[in-house]
Amino acid sequence: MADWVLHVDMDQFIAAVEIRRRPELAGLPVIVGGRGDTTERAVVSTASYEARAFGIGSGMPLRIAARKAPDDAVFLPVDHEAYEEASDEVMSTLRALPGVVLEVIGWDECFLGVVADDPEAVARAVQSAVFDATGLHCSVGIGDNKVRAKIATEFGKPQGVFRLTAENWFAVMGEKRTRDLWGVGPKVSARLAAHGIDTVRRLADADEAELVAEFGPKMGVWYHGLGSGIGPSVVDDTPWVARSHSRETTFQENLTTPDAVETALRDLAGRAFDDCAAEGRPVLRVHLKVRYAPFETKTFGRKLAAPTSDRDEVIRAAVALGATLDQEREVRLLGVRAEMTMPEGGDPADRTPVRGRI
DNA sequence: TCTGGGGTCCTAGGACCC
DNA sequence: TCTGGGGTCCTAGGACCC
Repeated sequence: MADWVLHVDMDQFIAAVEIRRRPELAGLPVIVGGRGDTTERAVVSTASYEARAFGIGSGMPLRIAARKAPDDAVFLPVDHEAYEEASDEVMSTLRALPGVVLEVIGWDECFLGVVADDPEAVARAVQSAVFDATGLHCSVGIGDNKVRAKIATEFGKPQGVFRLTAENWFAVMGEKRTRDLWGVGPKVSARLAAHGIDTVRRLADADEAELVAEFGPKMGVWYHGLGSGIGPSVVDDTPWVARSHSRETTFQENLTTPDAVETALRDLAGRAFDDCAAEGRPVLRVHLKVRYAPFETKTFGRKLAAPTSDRDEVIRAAVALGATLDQEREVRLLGVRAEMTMPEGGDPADRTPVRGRI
């Protein structure tokens, strides 16, 4: 018996949930995003496999997707509550499996810690259990740590199972681009390339001191290990505790006056505060994010004199920050983030980070 | 082509203290 | 007159993920 990390990832989750409640959509190119209006400023949340065949994918502006889509394509609005419910169905099904530790990392994916001789058999059992309970398909990556399990899933999609361990890491990943690693985005891969590091194998063989000089003590060491598929293997089922809540909006028409900006800030700050208040936790800091048209983003924030549970005080802080914005420029997006104090005994440093990076 | 909304974590650099 | 070195806290900004 050995310890394994399974990464369970729902196939085209959002599109699948929509098709489940509207079976007549099966087989059609289904694109979910924004309010489902292809003339608005919004992006694609998920496209069904049929839509992906036309080059439509997550994050793509809806207007572009509309241009690529065939005549029978169906555009649908995002329905967060429906996906939240479906996610709960999936997670509670998995949590009920005997002998597993479950760590949720998103609406549609999680890690499972299992002890088994035959992890493929466990993976197949997981897929059957999820499909029987929800009618939804998933892919499963098997690894000897979270990094390898997560990356393995991509090779199993759709509806498959793939195992990636120290044994086959370089055979499978060695010649892949660094961008294919979990946690390496366009910026980091470009910086790596500037050091002559373009493949996973070259990252593994790179001089760690050089990476530390480029990326700092933590990230330099982390990226170097990532080249060899090294990562944490502990699956942690400690309930996730939010550090902050935020509300942001992209305006269909840019805001052009300070009054309009203030009105929007009051609304956003109030709603971000309400999420914190719902958890009964005071607000520590207030951050603003502004995107000036056409696309320059700035973020900044302020620590409050003391943690507060006073809604008006949080709103006042957001408005005061907003007064420092450049009044000459049109505002395309506004966001307010409220950072919360940690609950009793909840020091962030004590928890395994599961979002943003592994 | 024109780019959502909700999050997390890391780093650099300045201020301040001893 | 010219000036250390370490530690901590804070803010701004960057990068990534789902």
